[in-house]
Amino acid sequence: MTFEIDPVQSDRSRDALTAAHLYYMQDLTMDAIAQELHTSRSSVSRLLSHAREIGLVDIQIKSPLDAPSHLEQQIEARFQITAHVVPVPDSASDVDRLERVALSVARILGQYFDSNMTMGIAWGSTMNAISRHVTPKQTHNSQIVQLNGAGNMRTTGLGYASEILGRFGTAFGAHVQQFPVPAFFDNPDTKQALWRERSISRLIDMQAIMDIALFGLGSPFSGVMSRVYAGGYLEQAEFDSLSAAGVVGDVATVFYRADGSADGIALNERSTGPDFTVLRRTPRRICVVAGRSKLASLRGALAAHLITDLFVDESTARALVEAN
Amino acid sequence: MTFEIDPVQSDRSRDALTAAHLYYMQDLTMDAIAQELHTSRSSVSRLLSHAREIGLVDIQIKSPLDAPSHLEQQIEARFQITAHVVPVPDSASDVDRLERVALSVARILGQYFDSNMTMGIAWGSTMNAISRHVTPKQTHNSQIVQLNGAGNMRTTGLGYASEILGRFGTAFGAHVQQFPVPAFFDNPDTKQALWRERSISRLIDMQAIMDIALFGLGSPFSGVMSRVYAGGYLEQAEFDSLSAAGVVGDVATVFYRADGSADGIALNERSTGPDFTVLRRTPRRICVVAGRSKLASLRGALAAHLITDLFVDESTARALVEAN
DNA sequence: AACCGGATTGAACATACGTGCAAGGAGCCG
DNA sequence: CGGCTCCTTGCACGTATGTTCAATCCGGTT
Repeated sequence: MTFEIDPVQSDRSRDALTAAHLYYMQDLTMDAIAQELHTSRSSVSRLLSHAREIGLVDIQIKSPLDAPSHLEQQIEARFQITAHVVPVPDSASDVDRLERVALSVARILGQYFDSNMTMGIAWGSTMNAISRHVTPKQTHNSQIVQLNGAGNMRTTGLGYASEILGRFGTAFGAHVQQFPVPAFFDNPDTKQALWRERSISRLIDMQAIMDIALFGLGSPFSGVMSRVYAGGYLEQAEFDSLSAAGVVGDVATVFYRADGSADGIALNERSTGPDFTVLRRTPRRICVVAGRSKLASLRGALAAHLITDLFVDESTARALVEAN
Repeated sequence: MTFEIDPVQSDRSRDALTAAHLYYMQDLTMDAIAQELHTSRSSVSRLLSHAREIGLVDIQIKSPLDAPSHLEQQIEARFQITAHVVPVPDSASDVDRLERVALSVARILGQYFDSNMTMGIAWGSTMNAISRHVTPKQTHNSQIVQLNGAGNMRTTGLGYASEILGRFGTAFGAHVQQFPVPAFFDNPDTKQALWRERSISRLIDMQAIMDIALFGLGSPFSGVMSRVYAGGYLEQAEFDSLSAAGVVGDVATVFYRADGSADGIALNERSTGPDFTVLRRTPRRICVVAGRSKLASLRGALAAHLITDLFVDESTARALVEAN
């Protein structure tokens, strides 16, 4: 059985490419394009949508280099990272905020990820939002690796996490490596044992050499509970112990304090997320934050040097640099 | 006297940047953006136009790598160059053809030209058309060099050529080096003498080290006369001598035959355009051709290996590969 | 051949967008 | 201060684009 390119699909995409040329490079109207392609204007509209969807059209916004917003400059100077402040009106709800930051990230991600790369991806509401909008870009020999398990008392989490991962994988034409373990083990020994299994250690090894990590932040003790705390991953007792340990947030279900430290936090021993010492070896660590409720968590993650590239909504960014 | 950035201009561009983000990255409608920026929808429309004009927005069409059009593949295989076939319906007039090819080139040129580069530019109807559409891109320490003089019996040609050059210079923020000589000297000795002048040799030296050359083709003996033949640059006798010598075209007023040879063409001794042996040292030599009347000229230029990157309209491309 | 989804198409409708125009505002000079 | 020009703004209009819907086409099945 040979695999042939679906001629219809190919036809469609070739037309989409032509249409894109005519529309974006030659400024023809859709009407004019319709005539050249011997079809209706509405079909051209659809062709162009298709072209954008499959990533034939790439739209970039280029800051004139000298004009990263004042906020971005401040953040970069203070924390030694690259900052992208997403403009969102102060009146926007947290849901809007997340959606809009996620959309921006989704659009720009292709500029970071390329062929022969490995990208580690977490799960959670932030990652979910991003995944629903990733702009496709064809890559070869690239990998998407799940950063931490998603199973809990109720489900294996495979559906949810794999949906997210899958969307990234499809968009980039990358292999997807699932991580079929719970978010937290009940017993640290189980983790140790499993980590020695070749099927699992293979994955851990991939995490160790990934080029990009992409993650949101958990913020256990602020208004909006992130999925980890609402989804049945943690018992009340565990939650309390985090509180007692002074935890302010987590990255891929690994917890940290306000000063960035993570030592002696018991739950981390049972977490399946990458140890921070490992994570910090990843050259590019992209963190996506939306909403002021994650401010404390963000400060902690910055203190822990978990972030090299930050995407954040405008008002959270402002809060970050204002109150010291 | 200090130069300060015009605060109004800066305001405007900052808003344009924000608007571009909101429009292209977050898919807001102009109405929504107007609200966020506290202005009217029409102003947003204008802001976005402005943003595109000054090159804040960069739209690229990416062939899925595996799908350069059949024509492009054929041309690339046969002539060992990179080909860009611009889709133009067969019914289009030659003027349309030129306009549309030029627009495509103008849009894509920024991908080739960058900071610290030197680009040589010819003049003529093709270059004129391109210049009217170049998409701005900020570069530093870059140079635009005029390839050949534009003076003739009637004018110094400075106005015409410098207008073209100037548009490129402005778009890229590059220094423009004019070439204040006629297209052809009456006497070869004058050329030799002038070439030894430091003011001129400086320019010749720059041509020798340019990174990109951008030019159209002249086609003396086909339907549409290119500017060189219509604009009073050549006497009838000179024209006849070209015909007798078997000339099929020129690049920057340097002539060649169908087989690509240029030896013994008397007029070349008096031409101010770069010698082909010099031109061929330029790493990237972009040729723009629109209209089948230039086919013979194109064949000659290809035979002479003057081209590394070709932009051509579809039907001319088809003709190029068809009739052998 | 008849039948049945599912996908694709163009017409019609609903939005969104670009632009001419008149009104208003900021600078400049008399 | 008035008068002038030049630039910017929002409105209103016409055009361009997105989307719904009914009709049609297509491939597979009975």
